[in-house]
Amino acid sequence: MFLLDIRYDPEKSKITKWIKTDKGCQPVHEVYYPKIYVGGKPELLPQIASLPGVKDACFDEKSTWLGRSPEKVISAKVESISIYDIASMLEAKGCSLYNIDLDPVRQYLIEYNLFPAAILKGDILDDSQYALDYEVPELVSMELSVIPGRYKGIITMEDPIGRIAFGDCVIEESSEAEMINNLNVEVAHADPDLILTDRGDSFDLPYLHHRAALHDIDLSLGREKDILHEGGGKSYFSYGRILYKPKGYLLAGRLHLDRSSFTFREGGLLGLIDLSRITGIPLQELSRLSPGSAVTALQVNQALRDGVLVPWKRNLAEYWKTAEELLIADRGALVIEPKVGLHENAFEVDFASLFPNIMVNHNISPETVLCTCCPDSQKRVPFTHYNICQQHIGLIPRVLKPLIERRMTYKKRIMSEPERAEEYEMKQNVLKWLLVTSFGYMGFNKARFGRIECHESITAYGREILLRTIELADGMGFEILHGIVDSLWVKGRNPEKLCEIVTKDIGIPLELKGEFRWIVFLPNKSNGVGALNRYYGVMINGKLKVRGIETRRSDTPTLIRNLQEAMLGKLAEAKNASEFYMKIPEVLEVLREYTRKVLDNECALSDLIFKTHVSRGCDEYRQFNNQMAAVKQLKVEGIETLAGQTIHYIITDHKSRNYQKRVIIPELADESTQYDRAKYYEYLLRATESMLLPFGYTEERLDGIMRGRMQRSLCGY
DNA sequence: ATCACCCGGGG
DNA sequence: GTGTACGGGTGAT
Repeated sequence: MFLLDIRYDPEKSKITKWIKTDKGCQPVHEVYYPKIYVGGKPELLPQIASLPGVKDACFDEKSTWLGRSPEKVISAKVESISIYDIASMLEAKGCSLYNIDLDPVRQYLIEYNLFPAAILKGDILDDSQYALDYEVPELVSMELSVIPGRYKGIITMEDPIGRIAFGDCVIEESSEAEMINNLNVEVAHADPDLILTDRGDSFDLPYLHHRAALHDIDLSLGREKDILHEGGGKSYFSYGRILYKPKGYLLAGRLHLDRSSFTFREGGLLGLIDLSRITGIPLQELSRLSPGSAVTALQVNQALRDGVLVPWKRNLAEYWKTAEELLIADRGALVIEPKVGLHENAFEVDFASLFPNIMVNHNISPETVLCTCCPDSQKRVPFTHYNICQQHIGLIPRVLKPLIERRMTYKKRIMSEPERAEEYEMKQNVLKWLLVTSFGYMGFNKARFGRIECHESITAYGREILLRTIELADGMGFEILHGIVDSLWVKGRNPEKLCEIVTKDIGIPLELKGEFRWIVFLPNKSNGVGALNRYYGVMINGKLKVRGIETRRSDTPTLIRNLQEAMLGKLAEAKNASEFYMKIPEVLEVLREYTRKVLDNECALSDLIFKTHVSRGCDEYRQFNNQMAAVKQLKVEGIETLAGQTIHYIITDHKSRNYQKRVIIPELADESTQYDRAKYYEYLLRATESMLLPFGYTEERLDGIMRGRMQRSLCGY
């Protein structure tokens, strides 16, 4: 028996476990009241016990913060629906509140020692949560996609369905109502455990629901009526950028997974199941969360198991610092300015999971950095000299250590069990993302167990480690070409020896990441100094590594990407520096051919599309630019764009101040659409300059060369 | 010159 | 149910 999914209905305070057996998948219902904790006012126990919505209240002994001894608190079982009312009321009375905004499903799982995707024997767990080898039963999975019946113009929810593809069957009836009814029948008949979509949350499922509602049909994609949450998607701030998250369409008793979601893409189904088991987050929710949320879940789980309560609305102030201390502490990771230009026989060496390893090796956690129990600790953070606890191992290291080990084991198995390499690759890859985000979360002011001083301490150790590595490399006669955070590019002999020596010295594995036949570090276009993350090179296995230039950017039109890739393809044939220089005329020939195509109107409009995320709504733009013109055009077509959504446009007249003339939405373009040839030509030159600037080819010079080669056709541009 | 706006990670 | 900080590019004002 397999715990496929577990859901909670806050209205009825009801847990539903979906258990898959040989005979099918059945729900098991159970009433469950989550527990909240109230600190600071023990005399309120009788009053709390009699509150409406409170099912039971008693005294308990719990730690109210990491590293603190247990103290007397009130524990209350409450109806989920009234948690926030009760909490607000008690907060107003001066109580401290804990475990308020925890997911009831995860509380339940921890309380009953269960986890998603667990194997059960009757009511008893027959599995182990952190096991590396575990059984996953055969799951029936089917693809679903809904294709609207319109092929021109902008598609909206108001367009009727054209056809529905479900597994191998294509539903293409005369009437839309029939198609939807037919889908219901097919789903019930096939009875899959998983329904996979491509962006189903943003389009297929909301569209299907909308169309079904128009015909008064109950769409039943789940094994029971779906719980659909009200409201649309949300814009949120992440990675310094506004993103749009559509509302999730979760099914009951069946898993709707969007294969284009981040976690699914990175880990596939098996990676997702692995992560779901260890985090306790059910698969459907997990597939829609960022790795940061998974990290938080692991931390919260560990805290709860340790008897530590999770404060509500936590707001730990930063300790007071002098201006000078701030200056020292705020310095981020170490950076060595790259040596601009072409280099032969260069090596890239990287530390594996540098920051997580620092946290584990140096016991960095909110309760251990600047702990009050060891003010005279021998263990001091470099540069800032913060004291680190010598008595207890912090929450963060205790969460990360097993995670690092789990990933290492999977990485080893890729080699030792090649027949299952793909599976282990996915599993280790998902864990990699947890490790990567575990650092950033430290500096996030809303992270539950984050603390800015931890963030500073980690970067301080990082600087020290990279400096030490440079010192060792220098001592071994290596020339340092470039260094950033956890990577170093060096020139010299025997990089394996360097890795070995540094790994031994630092205690964190330094790995040889790439051996380059040649590599070009690019300058900052505005001041000519080495740009930190703009380079391209060819490794000895013939593979290209490219960073920072147009082809790596998601908003770049296919035309420009094709141009750079064609030019890189020519350069990749060069085995060394002198061959590289000999390839430059061929690169210019590529540019010439693209120039001719652009100017002769031969480009397909689909190759000219810019894709960009808008950071604000239509009326909030302060500048008249391409995005604004595109958003305005969409609005005229009746389509509202929310911050974080993606828009597409083709430049038709870049100098125009008229939003209808400046760009065009691809769906509105037709045979008569004329793209802005001069502007796209300029982009061709610029993308070439991006690659060849160290060799003296500026945009102007390239323009001159092109004009020399094609006198007539360039007239007027 | 300064401000506004967008992108970036790995295999 | 959400990493920051910042470097880099381009374009508007």
